[in-house]
Amino acid sequence: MPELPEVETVMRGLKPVMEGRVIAQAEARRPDLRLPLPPDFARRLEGRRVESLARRAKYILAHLDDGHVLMIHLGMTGRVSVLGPDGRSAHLGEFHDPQGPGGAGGRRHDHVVLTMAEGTRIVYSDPRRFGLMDLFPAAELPSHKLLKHLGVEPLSEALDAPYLARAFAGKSAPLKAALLDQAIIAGLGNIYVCEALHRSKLSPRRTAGSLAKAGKLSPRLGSLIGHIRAVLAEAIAAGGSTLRDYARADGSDGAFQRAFAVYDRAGKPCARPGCAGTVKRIVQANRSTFYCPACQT
DNA sequence: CGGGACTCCTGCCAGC
DNA sequence: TGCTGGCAGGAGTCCC
Repeated sequence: MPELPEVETVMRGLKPVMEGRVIAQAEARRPDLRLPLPPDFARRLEGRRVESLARRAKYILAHLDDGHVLMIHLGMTGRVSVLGPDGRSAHLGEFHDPQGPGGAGGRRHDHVVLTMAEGTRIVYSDPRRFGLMDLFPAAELPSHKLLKHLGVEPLSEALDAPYLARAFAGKSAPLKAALLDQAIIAGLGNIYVCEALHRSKLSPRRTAGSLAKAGKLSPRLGSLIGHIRAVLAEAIAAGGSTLRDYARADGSDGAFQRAFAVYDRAGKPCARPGCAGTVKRIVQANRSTFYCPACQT
C-alpha cells in the first residue's frame, strides 16, 4: 500500500475535484471491504458537500457539511482514480484508457464510485480489499477505533528525539518493527522504513532500545528522525512510489521508486558512495526487510 | 505486557 | 504453455 507519501499524493489529487463540491451520487458496489461499509453508506453521502480533505497517518479524511467524516484507507492495493465527465482521466494532457489497467470503467474491483455534481467520478478500487471506508460523526474522530491508537505524524514537530527515546526505551523489538508500529510513528510503511534506516546507517536488526539508553539522548535518534523526514518529503515531492497497484489520483505514476537505495534491491550493490556492500533481504515480523549489512550497523 | 506469528484477499511472476 | 508456490506499499488479533 500506499504509505504516507502515496496517501498524501492521492489526497492532494482529490482536493481540486472534491473540496467545496457536492457528491451528487454515491454507489457502493461491494460493501465487504476490510471492514463492512456502514449501513446506508452511499445514501448518506449523496447531497453532501465536502468541506475539506485531510490526511492522518495513512487515512484520508473528508469532512462533510453534515458534520460527518468520510474516512478512506487504501490497504495494500487500494487506489483512487479521478475520471472526468467524459470518462477519461482528469489528468491534463495524458490520455488514460478507462478500460485499461489503470482505468476505472466499471471493472471488477471498483468498489465505491462517487459522482460529483460536476460529473467528475471518483472511483475507489482495491483488489485485495484490505482497504476500508467509514462514515461517522466528526466528534468521534479522537475516539475512532482505528485512529485513537495512532502515534505522532512523522512530518510534525511532535516527532522529536525525546519522544522517540521514550517510545523506544527498553524495547527489545527490532528497530525495523518499532518504526513500522503505527502507535509510535503513524504513516511509515515497509519501503520508507527500509530507506530511512539505510540513510541513517542503522541496522534494522538492532533493538529499538539500543537507541534509547537510559538517561542519554543518542545523537543517532536525531539523525534517524532527520532521514525519516527527508525521505518522506522527497517521496511526496516525487508523487510517491509506483510499484504494482498504486497510482496517483490522476492515473499517472509516482517517481520515487527510481530513488530506492535498498528496497527491492536484494543482491544489488549498496547505493551508498564508497560502500562495497551488497543489499540483503531478510524477513522480520513476516515482512521483507532490505538493508546493507556493510554500512548499516 | 511485549513481541512475533497468523490472518484477511487477489494478482502476478519465477520456476519447474 | 500450465500449474504451483511465494510474495506483495497494511494492520488487527491471537497466543506464548
